[in-house]
Amino acid sequence: MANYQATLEEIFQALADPTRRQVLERLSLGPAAVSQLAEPFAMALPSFLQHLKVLEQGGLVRSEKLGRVRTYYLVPETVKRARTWFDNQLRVWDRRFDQLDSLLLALDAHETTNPDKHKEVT
Amino acid sequence: MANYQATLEEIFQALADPTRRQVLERLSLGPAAVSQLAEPFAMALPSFLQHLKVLEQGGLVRSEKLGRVRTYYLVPETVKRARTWFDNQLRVWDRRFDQLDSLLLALDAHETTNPDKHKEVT
DNA sequence: ACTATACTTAGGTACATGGCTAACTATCAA
DNA sequence: TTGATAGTTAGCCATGTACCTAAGTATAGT
Repeated sequence: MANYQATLEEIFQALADPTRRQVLERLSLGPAAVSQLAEPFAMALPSFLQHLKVLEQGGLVRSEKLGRVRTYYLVPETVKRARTWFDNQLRVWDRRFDQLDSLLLALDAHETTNPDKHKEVT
Repeated sequence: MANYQATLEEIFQALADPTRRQVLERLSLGPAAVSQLAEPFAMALPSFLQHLKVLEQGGLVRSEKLGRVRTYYLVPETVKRARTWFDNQLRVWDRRFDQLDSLLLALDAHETTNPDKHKEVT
């Protein structure tokens, strides 16, 4: 079951749900069994298991079963991989000499010929 | 339209879609107009606009309209806010003296009384 | 062997999401 | 003022997602 090279797609998809993020938050404290993980949530167990599957498919967690009990634990490498995406975006952004100038430049020739006409900020 | 305090929920929701992540990647290079942003994608413009709305609602981008042209730009503060979530998870994780020990501990007394019986790794 | 525990599987439902076309509005350029 | 350009709005449709209940399997405890 362990997904050792989940796609960014799978990872972000897994992170999109608040229940799953809470599970990750819990697991960052340390491993836990299914029923322990499920306890804070109101939903039925099968619904909850679905979330665990998505997390495991996204490579964010792994699990091991011993007897009746399945224990889940975090895979920090994958969490780091997700964080890297943000680092990259921000790094590229930081490299732009001056973002404000870029914006004004992008807003273009209008500024000079039609100063402030039709301006609408959202 | 600008969402100055988007919830983590809105942010992660916005990040879940590959089209939207690509838009962010483009915008990390600098501002761009709607049609420029839309150009790499096969979808119809109204479908694409929907994505821009989600990004703006998530506070990840903002826009300004001048004449007919609406220009979008990145809001790095929000990207940073998302990254912080990952930092937090990883920081908590790092603080655990020894995650491997935790796992073994979580797997519990069985190990000692029933060594390796029924073991199943997924 | 018998019951409780801890998941697991199967299948079904409601709503959210991401896509579409058609039709409209507001500039800009000639 | 007329046409082209750049978005925008409205409404529809297919699929995916997150939930549910019911029923099954595998261990553990008595």
